[in-house]
Amino acid sequence: MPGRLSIFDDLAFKQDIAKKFGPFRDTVGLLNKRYNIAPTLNIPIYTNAKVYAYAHFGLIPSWASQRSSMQINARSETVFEKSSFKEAYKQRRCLIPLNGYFEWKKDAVSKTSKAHFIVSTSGDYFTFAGIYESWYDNALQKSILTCALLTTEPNEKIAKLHDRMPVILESNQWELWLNPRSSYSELNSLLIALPSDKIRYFPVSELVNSVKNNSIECIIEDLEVKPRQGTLF
DNA sequence: CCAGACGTTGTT
DNA sequence: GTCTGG
DNA sequence: CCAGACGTTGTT
DNA sequence: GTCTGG
Repeated sequence: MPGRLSIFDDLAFKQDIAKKFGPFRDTVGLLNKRYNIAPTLNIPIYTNAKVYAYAHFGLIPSWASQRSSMQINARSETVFEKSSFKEAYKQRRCLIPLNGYFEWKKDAVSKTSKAHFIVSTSGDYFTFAGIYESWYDNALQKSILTCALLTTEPNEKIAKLHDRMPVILESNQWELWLNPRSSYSELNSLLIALPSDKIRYFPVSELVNSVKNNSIECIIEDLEVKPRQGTLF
């Protein structure tokens, strides 16, 4: 379950968007770099209305009264038919630029979870397929954007880590994904795993476990091998 | 008809 | 808001 | 996703 | 063990 994200450089994405779709409204501006993004925090999204804006990570249906009814992931196999997602899927699709995301793999022996950072093999950013909603926040007395990312069956490489993975789009698929006239069958053809050779992952520090940590240490490869007890001499 | 749910993942 | 279950 | 809380009453 | 918050 992609439940922890990272974005610290969106310049290439913004250039690519402008090149492909022309001018857009940018309410993000200078990106707030975040190496460790948990649900409920804001992530930038580019919407089918040509707006680049922050959205609450965790989609809250417009009719929901509580923030806690948010969903961070939507299964691509059923997103078109679920009451919480179907309207957003039909009318409000977006791109979510990210530099990477995290998965935790549980060790059967130690029973502890180890974090891994997943990035593009090319060193480029990822673009996740997302859906978004507007939700009235009573505390703030205003509407906010909320979003969720779509998941699918993992490719061979990610399957070693997890049994789901986010839908990651390539730039030649963006237009079809955002176009309001795209048919369900056209959209469906996009909701598949990115090939294994375009993605890689490595273990990272346990610092990322706590949402309070947001330093670059969260995404640096952790090569430290834990010494086994009783092996000193 | 009204009431109540509406979701995913991992783990058991 | 919209669907499902009773 | 993981970490951290998990409760009540009366008083300030 | 399970829920909530970030």
